[in-house]
Amino acid sequence: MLLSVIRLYTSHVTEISCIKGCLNFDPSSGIPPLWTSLPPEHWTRHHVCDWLQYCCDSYKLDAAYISFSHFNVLGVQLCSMTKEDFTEAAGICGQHLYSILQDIRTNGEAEGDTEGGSACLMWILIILGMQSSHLWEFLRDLLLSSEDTSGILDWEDQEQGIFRVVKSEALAQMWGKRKHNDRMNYEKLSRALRHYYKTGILERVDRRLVYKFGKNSYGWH
DNA sequence: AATTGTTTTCCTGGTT
DNA sequence: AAACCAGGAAAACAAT
Repeated sequence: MLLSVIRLYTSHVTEISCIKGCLNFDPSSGIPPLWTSLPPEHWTRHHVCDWLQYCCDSYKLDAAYISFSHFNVLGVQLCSMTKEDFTEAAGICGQHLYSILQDIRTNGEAEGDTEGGSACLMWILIILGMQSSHLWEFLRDLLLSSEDTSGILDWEDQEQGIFRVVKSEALAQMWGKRKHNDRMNYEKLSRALRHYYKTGILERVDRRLVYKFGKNSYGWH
């Protein structure tokens, strides 16, 4: 178990450095948020609160939409809340919170090692698990990482969520690598992006290689 | 095991 | 001519 984690870790250091920009903690201090030391089922109210705070900061969720009284609960209760419960408690933010929580739960459970003393490993696993698998999240995290995207993808106007693909084929290669698909190219990647127009994840910008995050995406800014 | 949502693949035709 | 953009159709995959 330990070895596989280490192996997983070393094979993903570059990805970690890519996404750490969107996570709100200072790697030099090495202190992960409180809640990462336990599986959600065992969180206290305080952990839940801490996690909420973390989500608001990291994903730029507007706290004004969140009814905090609905979240004054223990981890077990939080875990038993349905997607509808989350929606009731926090609208669209609730849906995001719900999927973030489910992410943490499934990735934590999969490893089956939650005993004390492994806080740091849990932290690594959670970070790895947070590598979002969706294309738009991949782009968002790349943009947010601000480091060595080496002119492949850049903000045009971050306030408005407008970004430009600078090296289209290089970007496609990165995406292909993430998906273990060496047949990926920009032609296909861009088709996937165009599917996002109808779901509001992206909005059309009528300029070549320029895209804009839509109302159903979050976490950029 | 079935359903639904997302991504990939391929394609035809149009634009810069 | 090369690189993009628009979407339809359908297959493949992933998540639930």
